[in-house]
Amino acid sequence: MDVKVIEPCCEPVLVEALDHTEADELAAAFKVLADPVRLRLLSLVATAPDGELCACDVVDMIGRSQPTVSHHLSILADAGLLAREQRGRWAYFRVDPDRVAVLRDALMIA
Amino acid sequence: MDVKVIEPCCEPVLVEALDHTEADELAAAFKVLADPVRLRLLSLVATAPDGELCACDVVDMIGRSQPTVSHHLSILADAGLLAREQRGRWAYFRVDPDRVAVLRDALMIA
DNA sequence: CCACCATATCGACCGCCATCGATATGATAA
DNA sequence: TTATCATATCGATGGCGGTCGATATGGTGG
Repeated sequence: MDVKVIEPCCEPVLVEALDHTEADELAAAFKVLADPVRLRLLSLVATAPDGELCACDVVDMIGRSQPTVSHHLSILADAGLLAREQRGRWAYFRVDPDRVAVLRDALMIA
Repeated sequence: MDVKVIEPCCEPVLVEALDHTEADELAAAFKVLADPVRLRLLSLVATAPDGELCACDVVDMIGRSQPTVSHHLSILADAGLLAREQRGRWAYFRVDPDRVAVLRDALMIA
C-alpha cells in the first residue's frame, strides 16, 4: 500500500538570517502577541460562535477596565490580527486568518 | 494506489478561549520573540551551516555589546528555543525545533 | 602558578507600555 | 433636544526590560 505523506508545515522557510528591518517588523508583530490580555481577546474572537464578537460582551470576560480592553483591541486591529466592523454603537471583531498565517509562517525555521 | 494526505498545519487547534494561566504562559513565550535582537540571533543559528553557532562569532554579527548578546542568548536558552552546549570556553547554540513548533501550533487558531 | 580569552553576572539608566480614572465622541432612542 | 449607552481618547503612574560599562567566573595554555 502506497502512502503519500504531505507535510506542508515543517519545511524551513528561513534560508538566510533576518536583516535589521525584517527583525524589527517581526518583533513588532510578535510584541502584539506578547500580552496575556491580547491573547485572550484573540482566542475569544477566534472561538466565538459566529466568528465574531462584540466589544460590549468582552469587557466582562477579560476582567480589565473598559479603557484597557479598548486599548488592546485597537492594538490587535492596528496590527491587522483583528478586523473591526462598526455596527451602530457597537464594535464587532473578527480574526484575520491571513495575518495570523504570516506570523505562523515566520516560525517555520527549523 | 492509496494516498494518505496529512495536513497538520492549517487546522484550527484552538477550540475554546484561553484561560488566564494559558494566556500568561503563551504571552511569556511570545515575549521572547518580541525583540529584534533575539529574532536575529534565532535566525542566525537556524541558518548556520551546521545548524549550530558559536557565541564568539555572534557578537560582531549583531552589533550589540557582548553582555547584551549574552543576555539575549540566555533568554532564548531559558525559553527552550535554543539549546546551549559548552565546549571548552566556547558556547554553541542550536535551535530546538520542537519548542518552535509549540509556538507555531499556538497560532493555528483560524 | 599566571596571563589570557570567552562568557556570565552585576548595577544603573532610560524608555516603553499596561493600567486606570476621568472625560470626550458618537450613535440611538424618547 | 436631551438622556443614555458603547466606545475611544487623554493623562498620569508604576513597573518591566533592553542596554552598556565594569567586573566576576571559568577554562586554556604557558
